[in-house]
Amino acid sequence: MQPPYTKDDRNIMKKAAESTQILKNRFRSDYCGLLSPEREHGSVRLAGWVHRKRDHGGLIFIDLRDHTGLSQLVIQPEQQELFAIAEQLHIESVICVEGVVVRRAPGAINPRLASGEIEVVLSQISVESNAQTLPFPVADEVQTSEELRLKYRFIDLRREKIHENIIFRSRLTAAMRRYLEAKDFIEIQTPILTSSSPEGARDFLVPSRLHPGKFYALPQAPQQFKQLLMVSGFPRYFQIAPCFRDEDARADRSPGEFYQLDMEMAFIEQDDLFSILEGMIEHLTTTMSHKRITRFPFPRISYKEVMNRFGTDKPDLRIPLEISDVTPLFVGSAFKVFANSTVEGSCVKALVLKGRGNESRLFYDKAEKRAKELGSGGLAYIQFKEEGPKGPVVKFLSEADLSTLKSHLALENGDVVFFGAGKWAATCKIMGGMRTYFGDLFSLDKDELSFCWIVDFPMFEYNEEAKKIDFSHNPFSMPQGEMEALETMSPLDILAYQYDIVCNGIELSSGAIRNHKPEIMYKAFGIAGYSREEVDLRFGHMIEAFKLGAPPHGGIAPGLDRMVMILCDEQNIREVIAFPMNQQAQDLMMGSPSAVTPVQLKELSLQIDLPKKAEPKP
RNA sequence: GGAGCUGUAGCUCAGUUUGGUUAGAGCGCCUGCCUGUCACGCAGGAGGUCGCGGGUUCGAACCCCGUCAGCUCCGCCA
Repeated sequence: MQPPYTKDDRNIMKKAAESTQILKNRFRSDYCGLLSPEREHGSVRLAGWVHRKRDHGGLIFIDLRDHTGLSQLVIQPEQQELFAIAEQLHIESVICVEGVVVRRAPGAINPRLASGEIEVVLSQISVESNAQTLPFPVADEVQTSEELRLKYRFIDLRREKIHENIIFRSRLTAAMRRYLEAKDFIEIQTPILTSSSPEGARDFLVPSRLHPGKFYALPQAPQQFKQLLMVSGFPRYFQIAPCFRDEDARADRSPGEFYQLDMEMAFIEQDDLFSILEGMIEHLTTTMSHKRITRFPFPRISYKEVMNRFGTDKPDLRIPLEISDVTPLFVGSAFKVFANSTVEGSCVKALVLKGRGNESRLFYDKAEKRAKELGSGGLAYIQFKEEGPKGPVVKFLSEADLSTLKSHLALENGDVVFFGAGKWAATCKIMGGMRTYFGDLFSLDKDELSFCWIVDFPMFEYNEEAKKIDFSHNPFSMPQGEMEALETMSPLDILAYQYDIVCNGIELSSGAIRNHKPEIMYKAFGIAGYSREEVDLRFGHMIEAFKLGAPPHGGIAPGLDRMVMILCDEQNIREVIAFPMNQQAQDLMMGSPSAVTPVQLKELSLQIDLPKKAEPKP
């Protein structure tokens, strides 16, 4: 078993290097970060970048950096030629050197350096690349603007933290492959140029030269291919799959493209999938990190319950707060705003903060501002103080209301309770947003991984705009209760074998047990308003496949970038991607997207029709 | 599509609240000195369209309007 990866000792580069046999050639015989007193008196060749230089006039020290770490080089003035070269060296130049490893004098040992007990006295130096002044420093890891970092990504990637992140990502994917192959998973590549799918996110389109006017689409996920592989008789499939969705970026969402650990298995049920994935995550966590999984097996929470208790389908379970339903307490209340939310489809929710009843007015005002940003009209709250309840809505509540509330929520003096009222889904969402907002009041353990499964998603939902019933997730998910449920239950009550896996407030993946029975599929699409003919037209190839011998199957596709993010303690997904795009989906280094030549357009039978710019205001 | 924050030297930032002399600091860069540093030290120097455009004013980094860029959030992401 590999030793646990800890961020504190920052030695992942060293470990990565140790697992590789060094290629000894004219450039190097050793790695900088791995040199130790064992090599004393040894003649070595090193190659790397000038990390720092300390020129004492009569003596020059160079910290040489390669991907394993640093070695201190010493150039003595007797070596006149060497000395002249070293004097002129710029930071971040690439040099190859020869020298002898010597033990440092006891007072000169640097305990902060892995190779700090030794140094290399140079006998030769050759400058492979003399670097000009860099746009930002590599050695001093000071915050630099995102724009510069992205424009000069190749320099940013020299910096220790992000360099380690990229190496960690490589090791993680390698560990995934080893684990899954040992579990009889087969890695299969699926097409990148495929066809546009009618559901889901916006597609990226690629014009076809051979078929003017027609387009390929980049896959949003290999969803249909992996299901077809099950029909082909491969028992377990996986792929580290690029996925393309033309949607706007977030801190945990790379614009345009991202990677999933895409998996699918035949002849399994939901519980089988859960235990397989839990096994893999447990293995990866214990072998690749020093983080702890809070509960194992992962807790399972139904969609309805998670919305009621946490106000989101991706809760951070480390936050010690839960939302309470207080709807029944306000039936017939004199406070009309709350009383009016006690009808079917609406609710009154409460969120208690213990011991925060005596904060400054600013505390509550800022909370209300956040609630309004989340779409709430306001944020009612009651501070329970020694001298009695206080807050903007107290005057609307009777003594009886207040005392029922106090006992129902086990409130004590010094506490504060926040309220949300209105339509169920919107109220849950706002209160969930407030729960996350107040989560900042607690110091959450970054080394705790609080995984959970969200299960029992509804199969259908009511689309208010279109005034019709829609699939709430993947139309290919199997309804719980199969055909009987579709035929006998009210559509909005039908649940699906559809699940999400969530960790610390980040959705890692959705997955489902698929619907492999054509008749159930026609019926499900029928409820969503699609005729048999329309289904055949849009998903004919899938239905056809399922008519020709399809096993029960299901899968999941955890987001790779997000997994790396969590394990590397990064708040932004760009920190775990070698060459990310900016928020506007541009690559500032490559300059993409970019214009193409008229010749290229003509070959593709395309014409550009730019939108007219809005007239500038006078 | 909408909201917020940010933009001053190569880099990180102060200065903007209350408009007023030649816009500062640290790091980096250049020159000189320095034989045990490890964020080496010391002395000197260069380096600025205060994101851009317009306005108010005797006078704008500072106030107003517009605009551009980066980030964060909402919408969006089956």
